[in-house]
Amino acid sequence: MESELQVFQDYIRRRDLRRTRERERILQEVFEIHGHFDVDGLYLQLKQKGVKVSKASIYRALPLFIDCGLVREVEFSEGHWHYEHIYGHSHHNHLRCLGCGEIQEFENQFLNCLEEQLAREYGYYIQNHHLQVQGFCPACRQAAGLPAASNFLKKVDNEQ
Amino acid sequence: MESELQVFQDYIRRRDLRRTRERERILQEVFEIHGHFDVDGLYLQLKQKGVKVSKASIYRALPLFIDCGLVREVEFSEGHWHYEHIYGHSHHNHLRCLGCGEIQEFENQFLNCLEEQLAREYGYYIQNHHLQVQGFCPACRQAAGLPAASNFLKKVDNEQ
DNA sequence: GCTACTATAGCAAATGAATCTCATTAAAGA
DNA sequence: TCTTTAATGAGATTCATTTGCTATAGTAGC
Ligand SMILES: [Mn+2]
Ligand SMILES: [Mn+2]
Ligand SMILES: [Zn+2]
Ligand SMILES: [Zn+2]
Repeated sequence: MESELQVFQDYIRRRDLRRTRERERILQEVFEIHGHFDVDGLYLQLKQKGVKVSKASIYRALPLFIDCGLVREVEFSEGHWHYEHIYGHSHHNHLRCLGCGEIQEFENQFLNCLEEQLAREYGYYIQNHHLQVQGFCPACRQAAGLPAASNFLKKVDNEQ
Repeated sequence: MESELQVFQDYIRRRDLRRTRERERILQEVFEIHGHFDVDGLYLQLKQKGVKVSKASIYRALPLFIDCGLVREVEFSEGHWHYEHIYGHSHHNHLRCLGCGEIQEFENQFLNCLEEQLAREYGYYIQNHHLQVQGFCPACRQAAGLPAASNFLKKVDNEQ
């Protein structure tokens, strides 16, 4: 498989943009981050390593990475966007703990069924989806005295 | 069923806050809006009706409405949040057209299966989920020459 | 109703993520 | 090397949202 750098360079050529040290250094840093990141974190991480890039360059580079499919916006929280690199990763969604903030990544075949059904039912061409599930992880769940079930199941039980 | 006003007043009492004309007028306006809205739209709509409320009050009221389950954040786009009232509506997700911006609301039982599976697999207590599906509506799809299928199906077809 | 207490509204000022400006730098192609 | 022009960096700007301040209004007790 092509490296993310090659993907980016192909994109740069295709779009008639210029290869620059800054963009490629930012890209490298993005792919060294495991998990999610935000602009400020990325900036500080580069700074700590002695890399001199301005925030403006980061803000300008991210849309390019997103456009060529290397990075995606994950969520808007704490008043700003969070991102993750996605090249070489299978598509996944996020299960977030409302207690400790832990993020569990998961894949699920039900979403393919759902996409098919939406395409059939509404005549849409489905491009992608963005799903975030919220709940409490085993530790936080027990600390809060909640059962090991979904809110949905609990409701169904109550109705019986 | 209780009215949204009653739900809010109960909440106000529970939290030891004070009933005010402004909050209740904003709430009324929110429930007169069919579809999604943003702070600016809500503010202008009130202004046009001659209702004098400041934006600060709207910004301070919305978190209360959200906290008592009457309103939810729908999406962050165009640099700011969009909301919708949810009390008395069944839970739904959004299918958004990337061409014209049309939003189709849908419910789907696959998501219940998914929640159950996540609860079982990861031991989480699932509270809720937020799903947005993006694609092209029939009109925009045809204008763009796209097939009536999901990106996923297209990929599967290519691999065969 | 009157009073005391204090949460809230309104306004203006502050905040901060994201974008823009513009002088300077440096790719890329000849 | 030289020319052209896209990209960078630093600071200014924008604009949604938050916050501080003070007058006002909701509420409980009389
Ligand atoms: Mn992830
Ligand atoms: Mn909706
Ligand atoms: Zn947790
Ligand atoms: Zn459309």
